[in-house]
This record gives sequence, structure tokens and C-alpha cells, in this order.
Amino acid sequence: MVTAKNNNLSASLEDYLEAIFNLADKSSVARSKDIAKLLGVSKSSVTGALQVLKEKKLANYKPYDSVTLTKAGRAAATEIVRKHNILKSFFVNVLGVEIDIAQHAACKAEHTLGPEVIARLLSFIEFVTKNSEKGYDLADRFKKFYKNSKRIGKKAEKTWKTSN
Amino acid sequence: MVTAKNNNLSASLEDYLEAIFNLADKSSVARSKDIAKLLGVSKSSVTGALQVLKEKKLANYKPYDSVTLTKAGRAAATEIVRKHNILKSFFVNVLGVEIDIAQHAACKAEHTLGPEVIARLLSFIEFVTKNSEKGYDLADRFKKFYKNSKRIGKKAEKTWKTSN
DNA sequence: TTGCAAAGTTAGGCAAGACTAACTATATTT
DNA sequence: AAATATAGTTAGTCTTGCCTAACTTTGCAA
Repeated sequence: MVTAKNNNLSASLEDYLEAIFNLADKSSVARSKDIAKLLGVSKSSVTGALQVLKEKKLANYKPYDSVTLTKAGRAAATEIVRKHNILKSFFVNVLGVEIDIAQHAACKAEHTLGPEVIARLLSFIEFVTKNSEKGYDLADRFKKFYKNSKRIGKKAEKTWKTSN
Repeated sequence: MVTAKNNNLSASLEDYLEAIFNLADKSSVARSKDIAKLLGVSKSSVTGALQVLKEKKLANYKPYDSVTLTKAGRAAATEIVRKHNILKSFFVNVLGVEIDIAQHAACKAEHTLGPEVIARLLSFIEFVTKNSEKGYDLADRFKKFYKNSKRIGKKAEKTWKTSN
């Protein structure tokens, strides 16, 4: 290997990429200000990130101009968004987590899970969906189980006389 | 609130805490060298982390002495390990991920998932286990489903004439 | 068309977390 | 007990990622 191609994006850069992708999707352009707002970050941080993304050939960035993704950037972003959605779907549709919490958790965790886990998670969601179509609604059954176990948990709390 | 108690540990510090906890569990003492090896980090990085953990009252650290955790440190570590194990268990026992990969993924993801997701994941594992006892082995069924979908995936690849 | 507000950039700084190299303390061996 | 090997620390540096404050550019309104 001569020019060690560095495909590894930091979690932070992945967030920027995803933000640009989503904004461009909605409003056809991604403005610096909106990226900053979406990520809860200062304008100057965005500028910095854009410069790095440009260096990595992932974004077409020119000062004072609106940003687009390169082909490579779009490919990377697509994969990030895909992971994000798989996780969110699992959290919401299988575990029954509240959507905002799921959104946030998915965004945090998407960086850390490798392809093996993601692939199986995706397959697992399919599996649950298929079973549901066949009349065995796993998600629903689990939701009932969860609620029930919470109820029992509360009962137990009373009995335990929690010692903290 | 007067003395804003800062319970928030960085991912990195959580890793150190977990490492110390596990080492102390196995060999009753946690030596700096072993922590370094376990986390793939230099000795001086360990020293630095130990100083921070001492400041945060999580570790009993004296230069040139072996480390133990304070009560608070042990409490924090226990919670980290708990999360780690829940995740690993889900990856291995439900998704059927290979154990080394699961171990690694769990360690990476444990920092990012909040209590809601963790609680539900734990419950979900219980649910799967209970159902398995009742004769509906979800994990096993999913494993078959996953293998099958991989097989179909391969078939499809041939047909698609992948255009990359 | 000038002139101001909003958007974007640059400069400079800070904190976390890691590294290497050089030093010090402890342990082991003879 | 002295020599040496191993473990641990300190000092100094680097990178990443964020910030604020001050500046520049752009675009819109009077």
C-alpha cells in the first residue's frame, strides 16, 4: 500500500456528513448555518468540518458557497443514514422505545456498531416484521411483556425497601 | 442544587473503570501495566487516567501502588459492566453474532445507549429466554431466518449483476 | 447605491486523550 | 547488597473537536 487510503471517519465527521445529506435532501442545499443548528454546534466548527470533508474528497466546499457532497461523500452518508435507520427502527418498532429517545440513541450508536451487528439487526427487523405478518406479532407481545415486568418491578420495589 | 455532582464519565474513563474492575476481579489487584495492555494504550495514558479517576473519587490511586476502586467507583463500574453484558448477551444470544465481535461492539456501544434502551434490551432478552423455555425458541428461529436470507442474498447477487 | 444585517470565515485558545522519551521507583537476581 | 530489569511517572507534544471574538463577504432594503 502506497497512499494508505483513510476511509475511517470520526463520529463527529459522520455526523456532519449525515447532516449535510439530510439537509440537501430536504432543501436541496445545505447551508452552514443549518448544519450548525442541526448539530448544535457553532458556525466556525462547521467551517472547520467542511474543510476536512473537502480534504477527504467527501464534500464540495468553497468558502461562502453552499455545500454539496461528492459521489464518495454521498456513498458514505447513505451508509451512515442506513445504519441510523436500522437502529432507530429496531429501537422503536421492536423495543418500543419512544421516538425521540430512539432517534438520539441511534445517532450515538450508529458509529460504533460494525457491519456484522448491523447486518443481523437489519435481518432481525425483517424477521420480526415477517412473523408479524404471519400472525405472531413479536413486537406487540414484547411490549406487553415489558409493561408487565415494569409493573412487577414496581411491586418489588415496595417490598425491597431499597437501601441506597 | 449547589455542588452540581458530575456523574458523567467520558467513554474513555468508563473503559478504564471497567478494565480496573475486571482486573481486580480476576487477580484481586489491578496493575497499571495490565490496564494498559487490556485497553491497548500506553503506560503513561493509564497514569493520566488514574489521576483523573482519583480526582473524581472513583479510584484509590497512589503513585507506584496498585489501584483499587472506591465504593463510588465500584458502583459506576458495576453499572458499566451490566450494560456491557446486556449488550453482549443480546448480540450473541439473540442476534447470533460471533462472540469476539460482540464483545468489541458491546464495549463500543455501551457508552452511547441511555437507560431507556438498556432497560428494554434487558427485558427483551428475558422475553426471548422465557419464550424459549415455553418452546418458542426465537433466537434459534431467527438464526435460521438469517442463514436463509444470506443464502437468498447470494443468489440475488448473481442475478443482479452488481453494478459498482 | 449605499449601508446594514445575516451568513460565513479566520485567528486564537482550551480540554481531552493519546503518544514518546527520559526519568524514578520497585523487584528480582545473583 | 549491588546490579539490572521491570513498572510507573513526568514532561512535553500532537490531534481532534469544540469554543469565542473579530473580521469579511453577501444579499437585501431604503
